[in-house]
Order: sequence, then structure tokens, then C-alpha cells
Amino acid sequence: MGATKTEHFTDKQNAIATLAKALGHPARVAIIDYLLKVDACICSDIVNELPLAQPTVSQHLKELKNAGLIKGDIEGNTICYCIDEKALDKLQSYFANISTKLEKNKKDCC
Amino acid sequence: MGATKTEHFTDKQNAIATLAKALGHPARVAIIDYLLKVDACICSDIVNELPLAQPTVSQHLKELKNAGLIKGDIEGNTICYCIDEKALDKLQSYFANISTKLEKNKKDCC
DNA sequence: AATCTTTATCGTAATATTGCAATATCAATA
DNA sequence: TATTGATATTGCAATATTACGATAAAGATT
Repeated sequence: MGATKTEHFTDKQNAIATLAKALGHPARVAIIDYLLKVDACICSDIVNELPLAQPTVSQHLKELKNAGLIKGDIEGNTICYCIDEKALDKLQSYFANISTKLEKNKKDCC
Repeated sequence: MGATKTEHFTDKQNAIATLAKALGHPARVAIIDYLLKVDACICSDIVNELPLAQPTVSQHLKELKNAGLIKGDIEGNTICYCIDEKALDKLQSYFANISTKLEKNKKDCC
């Protein structure tokens, strides 16, 4: 085996898992951090910013894009990547919701 | 290769990546969902709840525990797993912070 | 003590991820 | 049009993840 059994879970669970997985690598977290920092959508000095070879960075960008966390527009011979707010909003509200529930329950086991 | 180059990233980036990675599988999202739903720290009917074999569930629980997302206490011959608020708070504030920054920048590229 | 119940571990097969060198692509510029 | 610069793709090696059957461990029950 080795393949995730996605079909047995709800769409929502799969959606969160996909987004979380995309952020499950420090390089990809670093890319998001960088895109937030340079508040214009500066393109890929990302390669210079990261301690990884260009093909590796390109691959990480692709994964972030597939997951919907970033979008990229061609702009001449470079590409302008930027954060896709929708995906991050989804994550934000997911965790905010969890925090609310945890606050309410306030059980003291474990 | 194939091993993540964690040493090149910041502690914070690695910390977020570790937590996100732990949620990067629908079964583990489902486990968190379940622990939230049963508002007592009910133990492992989790196995019955999930479409996976017991050793597989046990492995997923171990990963959530290693990442710090859940904690488990032995209680007789069963184990009481429950959500570790600290980790979820960390995620919640990470994404809340991102949302705030996105709100502020409101750039319209891409 | 023998058995049951619950959970963990081991071993292993299938598959996915990570990383990079080499190469391709393609728009801009000389 | 030949070259440069930015990005993507291919191919491959190393490693990690996912899943589960078999088995182990250990408290509870008979």
C-alpha cells in the first residue's frame, strides 16, 4: 500500500489535509513567510532567498500552487507568485473554530 | 536525497511545518475532528470511527502525539487521548496573524 | 491461571516526497 | 537571430509515508 485512502474521508477533511500537507515542509512555510514579507508580489528572488536549488524551489512552488495556497501569473519572462487569500482564510477559520470549541469545553482530562 | 533539510530553516518555520505535516492526512484531521466532537476525552472508539485497521490508526495517533497535537494518558487498560490546546493555539495564532497581514496589505496583483 | 480487550510494535510492500543535475522553454534583449 | 535570464520539466537516487497482517504486552474479566 502506501497510498492515502482519501475516498473514505469527508471532502472537508480532505481539503484541510491537502492545505496542511502543503504547509508541511519548512521550505514551503518559508515561501509563504517571504510572500507575506515583501508586500508587493515580488517574483522569484524566492530562489535566492531559500537554501535550495532552483528546480527544488520550483517544485515546492508547484505544490503550493496545486494546493491552492498561492497563485502565479506570467508577467513577461518572469512569474509573479502571490498568496491566495481564499485558502488561507479557510485554514484560519478552521483553526479559529477549533479554538472556540476548545474554549467552550474546557475539560480537564489528561 | 529525500530527507528534508530542516537545518536551513528557522525554528519557527520548522515548528509550523511539523504541526501542519501532522494534519496533512485526512485520517489525522478526522481524529482531531472526533476528539473535538466527543467533548469528553473518550478513548479509542477512534478505531471504530475510522475506515482503517487498528495498527494504522495507532500509527496515526503516534504521529499526532509526536507532533504535540494530542496527548494520551494511560487509564486502566485503555488510553485516553485528547487534544493538546497549546499546539492548536500555535496554529490558530499563526493563521490569524497571516490573515491580519493580508488584510492590511490588500494588494491587487495576480 | 486462562482468556479477553485494548493498544503498541515489527516487518514488509506499495507509494510518495525530497532534492538536484541536466536540460528544455520561452520572452526579452543585444 | 543569437544570447541571456527566469522558470519548468525530466530523470533519478535517497528517504519517508501509508497501510496492514502478525504478534506482543498488559490490565481486566472470567
